[in-house]
Amino acid sequence: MKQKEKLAALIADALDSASQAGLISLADKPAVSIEVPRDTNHGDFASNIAMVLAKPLKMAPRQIAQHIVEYLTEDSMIEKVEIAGPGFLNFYLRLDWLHRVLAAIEEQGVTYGNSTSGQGERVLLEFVSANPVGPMNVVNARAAAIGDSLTRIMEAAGFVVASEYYVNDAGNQTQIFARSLEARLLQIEDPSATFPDDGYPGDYVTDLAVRLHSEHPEVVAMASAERQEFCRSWGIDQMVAAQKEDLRSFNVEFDVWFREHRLHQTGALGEVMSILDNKGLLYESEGALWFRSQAFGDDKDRVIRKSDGAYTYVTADIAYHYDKLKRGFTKLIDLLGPDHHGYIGRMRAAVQALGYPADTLEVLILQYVSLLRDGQQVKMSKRAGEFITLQDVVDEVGRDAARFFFLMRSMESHLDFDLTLASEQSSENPVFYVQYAHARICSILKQAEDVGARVLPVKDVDLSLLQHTSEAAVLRKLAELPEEIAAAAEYREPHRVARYALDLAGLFHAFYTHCHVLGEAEDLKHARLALVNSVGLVLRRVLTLLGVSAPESM
RNA sequence: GCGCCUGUAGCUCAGGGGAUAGAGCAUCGGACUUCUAAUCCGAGUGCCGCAGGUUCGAUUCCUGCCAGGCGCGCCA
Repeated sequence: MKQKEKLAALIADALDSASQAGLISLADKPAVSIEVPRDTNHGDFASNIAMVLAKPLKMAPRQIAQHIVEYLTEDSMIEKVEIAGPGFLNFYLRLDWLHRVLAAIEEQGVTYGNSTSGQGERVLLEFVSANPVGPMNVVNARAAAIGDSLTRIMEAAGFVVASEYYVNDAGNQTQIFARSLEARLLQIEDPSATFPDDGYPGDYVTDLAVRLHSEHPEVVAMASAERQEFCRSWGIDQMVAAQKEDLRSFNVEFDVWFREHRLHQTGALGEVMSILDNKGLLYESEGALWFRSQAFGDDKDRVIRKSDGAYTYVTADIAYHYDKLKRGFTKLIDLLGPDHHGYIGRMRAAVQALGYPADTLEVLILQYVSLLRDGQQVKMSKRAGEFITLQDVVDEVGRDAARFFFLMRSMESHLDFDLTLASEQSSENPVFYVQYAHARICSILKQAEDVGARVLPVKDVDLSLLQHTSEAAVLRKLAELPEEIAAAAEYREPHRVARYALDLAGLFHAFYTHCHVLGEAEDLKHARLALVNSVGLVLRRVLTLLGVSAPESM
């Protein structure tokens, strides 16, 4: 944000001058922070620098502030400066700094809000990665919404991000899945065929079996081992395809779908094991091979190869993360469910053991979702194969509402998701509040066009006519977008963007009721059209970052 | 026992060291002969879980405790 930097520089200069004049004795240059006050009565920007310096300078904050103001060089941007409260410096800017925001938006278009704060760092963001042996649940849905938006937001903030889905298609559970599918297949011809005790009970397995039976009738007659392998391979492919489809309908697409079995095929597990072994980080005990992960801060050492000779999932995960690192990513972000928090220590250890800094791996844990319907918690039983899936949620409340609800809250909050509220097409639903603002804007612009009132280039518009407080409030909000996106990216907090969308929509609605556009005098009309047009563009921008549609009419 | 998350208005949640702690919903009262009332304007509401500590200043950072959710496998 240019204004902030400029004000910080002005203050730093003033401190220098005051120091040279002998009024204060400054050892080294302090970091000057500028913030936007919560209360607009406190100016456009404020600094707490005088309070921060009170201690080192052994001087009253307000006195320091007084010296700063005395030595502050005149700047055309500043209307006035006040010393307030315990020693805040409140800056009131001339209104035209806000008007310049519209020029910036016009110039940058859909890239307005972008920044370079990510400095082109190459990030791999892995999320969802649900097992391909069952439908995705609501936590997967939450992860999908958050991961996808975070990808978009970080890209806007100058990171180079690849999104990736890790398919666990090599584990134990794929065998259980294969046997379940096989049993359902055999039951079609022989209802008395047995179903495994630990099999997956869901209807989706039966549905798959019916399809398998009609598409590949020859499978039933295969030898058992061959038949089971067919069920495994075909079934997993179908599940992955279905997951892709479900996610696409949720407006989530991944750059890469990474199959675990590839790691096994290419010998990647053996490769990481020899790396660890060469560093003396493996040892045998009780017939198993262990990774000395405690040496890197993990709670306990981890089994790498079981006593029966099979690898554990950890081994594949280490190989997977090594693969990511070898692809040149300097930051690996794993977005995981709360049941995986114990996994952080061992993967951090692995990354370090492989010779990379511990903070190369960043694990984001999102918390559970409680589904409510009519205020009552929805009961689910995974064992009985009865639970609400990602697709159920999308079907019931719609893609936009579902995404917005997941994105409104910070990921570490235990989310109460009220299906009744989210599916209501009413004022109670926040997603409509934002979309409605956009629809109103489109309506104005369309009617303006109908009467031949075009949105003019801002250089041809007298923006100084935008004097109303509701106009200034909207402009202020528009000006905040770049740092809002940068902060959401830096802290990995997409909910900031959802909040921003709600704030901007609210300020626009207020403007809408207080200020008319069409039917005003020509100059004012064009000034307001420029404002309205910019808000529309920014709303579209933030809704896109959230993966929510921006309807032109509602 | 160890670990992760949470505790802020009646409810759902913001608030990443600052000024009088905010928003939506719910409640109550207003505003459509002019661009969409899915909107706006106004009103009340708080030992910020408890107790210490750091700081000029703590809802925010640290420690302990209490309460709730979840996890701690040679499963993935």
